[in-house]
Amino acid sequence: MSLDKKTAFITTPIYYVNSSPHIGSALTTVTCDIITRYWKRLGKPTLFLTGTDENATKVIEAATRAGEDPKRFVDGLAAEFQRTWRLLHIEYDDFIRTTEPRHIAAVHEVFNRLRSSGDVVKGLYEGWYCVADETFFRDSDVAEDHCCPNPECGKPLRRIQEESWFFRLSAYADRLKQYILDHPNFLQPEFRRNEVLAFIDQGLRDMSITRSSTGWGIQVPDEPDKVIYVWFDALVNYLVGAGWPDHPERFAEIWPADIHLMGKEIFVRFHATLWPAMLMALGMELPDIIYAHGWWTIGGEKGGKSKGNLPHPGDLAARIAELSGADYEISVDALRYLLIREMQFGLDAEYSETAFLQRFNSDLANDLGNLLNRSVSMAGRYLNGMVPPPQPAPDGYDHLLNNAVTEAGDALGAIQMNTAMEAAFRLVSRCNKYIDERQPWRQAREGDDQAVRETLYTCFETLRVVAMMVQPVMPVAAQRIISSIGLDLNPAEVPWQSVGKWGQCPEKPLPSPIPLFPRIPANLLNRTTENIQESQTTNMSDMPEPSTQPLPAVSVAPFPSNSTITIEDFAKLELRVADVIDCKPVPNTSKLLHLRVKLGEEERDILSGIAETYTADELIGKQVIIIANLQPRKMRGIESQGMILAADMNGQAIILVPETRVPSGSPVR
RNA sequence: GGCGGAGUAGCUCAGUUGGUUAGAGCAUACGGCUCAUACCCGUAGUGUCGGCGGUUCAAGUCCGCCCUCCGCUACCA
Repeated sequence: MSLDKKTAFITTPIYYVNSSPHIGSALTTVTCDIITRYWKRLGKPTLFLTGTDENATKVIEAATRAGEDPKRFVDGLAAEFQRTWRLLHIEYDDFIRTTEPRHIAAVHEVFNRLRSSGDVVKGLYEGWYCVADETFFRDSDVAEDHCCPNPECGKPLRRIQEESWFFRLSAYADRLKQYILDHPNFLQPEFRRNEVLAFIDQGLRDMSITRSSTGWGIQVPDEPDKVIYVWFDALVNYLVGAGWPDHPERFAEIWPADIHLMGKEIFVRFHATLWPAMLMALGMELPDIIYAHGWWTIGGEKGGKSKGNLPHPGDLAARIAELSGADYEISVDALRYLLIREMQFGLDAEYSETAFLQRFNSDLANDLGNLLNRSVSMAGRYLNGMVPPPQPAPDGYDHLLNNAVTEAGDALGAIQMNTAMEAAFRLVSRCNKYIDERQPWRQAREGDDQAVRETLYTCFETLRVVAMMVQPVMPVAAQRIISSIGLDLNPAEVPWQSVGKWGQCPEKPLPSPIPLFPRIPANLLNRTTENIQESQTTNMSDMPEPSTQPLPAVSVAPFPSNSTITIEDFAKLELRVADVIDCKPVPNTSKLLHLRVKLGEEERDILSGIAETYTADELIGKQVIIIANLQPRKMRGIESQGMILAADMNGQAIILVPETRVPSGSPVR
């Protein structure tokens, strides 16, 4: 590993500035922060890079809607990300914005180099294009309505024919595959690695990396009418953060990255495929580890951005503070702990405020906080408020501590924060049990001062070690624990390797104890925001007509737009009511139904991709609305002679039917 | 449909190369303690380890088939 020779370099993705940060992005950033803090404890020079992705053309749209100048708009959002990260005790070293000159210059350099090397070539693109998503679609990807296939977008596509620059991704497929096979830890977790291999096997196509300029984004060198595709631009930030291309000596010290960490949605296509191929084309080393973590889900669905159903981390920390009475800084640390503790890293996890709060009580308040409190309090009562001078370790106890430190360190090195915290909290439990076994209150009553000193010294040693272990996750709380046991040092500066050694708590007077993580009262635990929501939904489902439940609205482009059509355009459509007289699934497909419909006297075959919403049987006898004059299209060997209209609800097709039965073949206008 | 993953105590999950009575945490019940944040400690658990069949002295662990869920991918006129 390059870890021993150079600056350890870790990155978050640059966040897309279309909404505020939520606990999903917080998970990525907090994890990077934890690993960085751990590296620092190992004495490594580190570079932790995060930032914002600001060049998407969607930005203009969002800015316009917000009635703002695009530049000011992104300034505001970038500032909000920075504010949030500071709030969460994130110590990033560099925050890159893709609108900065250093980034733009580097992107130009990449583009020019690859153009000279023949990895970027000019070509002609003809097909469908979604402006909002900056994405091209093949004919086969596009429905007859010519709307964006992305269910969260759905805006009308534009038929374009234009000159574009292409990155020769296909040329790197074999090399990339071989590299992945040769480097088993390169892509993680392993099941994602397999997805990438499958993706490559299926064939990589050259990627169009320029777009017609809309006045926002990074211009193609020498071609002011074009801008560089936002992903091709964004990934370069990792090089820029490492000092490329202007500071080669710095770059040599930092590159390659040790860890790129990101959510799974941008792993396969971009970080695990396009990015390594770009680096190969540039003749650069590939990062050590590219790691995709899972999502916070809500009811099994992805939470976050567009849905806006995941809390802002600042709000969640405030909620913890409010319910527990802990101060805000400590609540933030608690949130950091809960984020990594409530998730099996790499997999999705169901977000539950109740689960977070319960774990706050059980781990932080009852176990760790109370251990600190009872230890200090007993020292106050039995030892005149002093940490006793170092005492010998109980049998095997020092090894217990030392082994836990090693285990946690190994875990943090392997991006297993969860395991690391388990090791720390095992010590907490062990110590609570130890107190019970020794019963220092009885030792004191019996006047066995030496036994009391031994017992409590062991508690303080445990607390010291635990504080040192949790410091990467909870830096403020760790400092607070250390101060509470009379130590005058900064845990961030204590080398990890030295932590496990027994006997590092000198005799010191103790401040009077204040609960570090105050317990959340049980009655408040039941009154979480989601429980309130749940009871509301319950009431709603009791109502006779559940269909009256309000559904979240789908965003629609502002009305008078350049995609409006004339009444003559509309007249070209021949919409008819048809009776479904037969229907069966198309073999070997999961979405296709084969309908036989009656249209006046005529019968037709229609294929429709609605099998995920409807069974064949339930459609028979229904009336549907079809486009009758659509060009026939053959699929799976069957000619589809029309198209059924359906509402698109998050990708689910809900068919449109006449309000009352009408004669078969009736026109629709 | 193809490829991959998962199905273990009420919940979240561990279970190395097959080996004794299948584990942890949380939640529950009972007991103990009283230093402490009504905390902590102990005890008790319940499990057809998704189903069926097979290999083996021995299978949660290997093989085959099936069911359910998830991911990637194809299909969506």
